[in-house]
Amino acid sequence: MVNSKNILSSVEEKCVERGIRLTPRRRQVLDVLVQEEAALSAYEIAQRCNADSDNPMPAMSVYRILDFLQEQQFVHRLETANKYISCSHLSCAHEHLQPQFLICNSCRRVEEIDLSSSAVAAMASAASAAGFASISSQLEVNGLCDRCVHANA
Amino acid sequence: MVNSKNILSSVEEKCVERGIRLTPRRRQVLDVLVQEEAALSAYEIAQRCNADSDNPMPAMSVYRILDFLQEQQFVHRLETANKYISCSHLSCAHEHLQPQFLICNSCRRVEEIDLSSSAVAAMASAASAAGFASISSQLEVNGLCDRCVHANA
DNA sequence: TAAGATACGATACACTGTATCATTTAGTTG
DNA sequence: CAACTAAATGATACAGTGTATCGTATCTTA
Repeated sequence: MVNSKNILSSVEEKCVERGIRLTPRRRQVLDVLVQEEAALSAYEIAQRCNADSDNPMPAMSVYRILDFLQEQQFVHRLETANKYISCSHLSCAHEHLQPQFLICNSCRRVEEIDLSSSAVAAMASAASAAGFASISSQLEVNGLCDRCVHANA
Repeated sequence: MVNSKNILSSVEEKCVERGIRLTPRRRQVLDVLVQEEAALSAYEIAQRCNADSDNPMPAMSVYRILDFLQEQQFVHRLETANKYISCSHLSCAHEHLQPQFLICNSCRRVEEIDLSSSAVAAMASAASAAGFASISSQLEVNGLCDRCVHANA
């Protein structure tokens, strides 16, 4: 179980700094994502919000709130899966660059990683060889996490 | 203009080898994709098929045919865009590994590339550091191609 | 030719995301 | 505090995408 209270209060501070509002609705959506190791679709998020609250969360609001949370880099969107996951640096002070993700094909959990600069450089050089100038990329790499490998062994 | 006739007859041979059928419908879909430098959605493919034929191509058929063409590795699916593109190795004899793509954010054309083994190794090591065992990845990297960079300069 | 497998046509439908309206809430200013 | 403005939310309708399913046609093989 994640200690979402600390994380959320850290987010709260950032919102104050930036002069934006972490409304109850936004906090509710973010909380759902922080609790979750796997990525969730917008409609899955709405379901979880409705599970532990009598005030129904419309899917429309989820999309709007996700847009907001993405702009603030509090959540990331996995483009290959059309799902959302909370940023792993919510409690950190430093800004981070383009994120990269490892997605387990078995348990669906997601790890946010930082690629080494050599790997990025190798990709840039492959791109330039193929006639592409700049690249800016959010890599999403599928695989099997250690837990699942051992579980199936 | 691509010489789709040669490419398609090469595909035809492969189908004979594999004991599968390249029906007129399948050929029609593949032809549309071979002509196109950019990736197309299923519905866009259906539209192009209907543009130069009076026999309407239902979207349903396009999906089925795309499934087939993907299984045979004649086309690839860009997961970030939900679009399809013909394999760049249709005339080659050799099998190829997991493909990687560069996608131009301006003109939308797509290049299929082979990453250097060093880049792949660097990624594998980053993955293992994050607790992921095997990775198998179709990388889709967005950027700007040289043509568009020069055009906007 | 008959039987089975494969491919295709057609309809309905579920899911996802957007457009657009009204309504409420929060923040600001006189 | 009252009035105004902007931001956030509620609610409805709808477009686009992909799937399920059933029936029909075509090909293959005995």
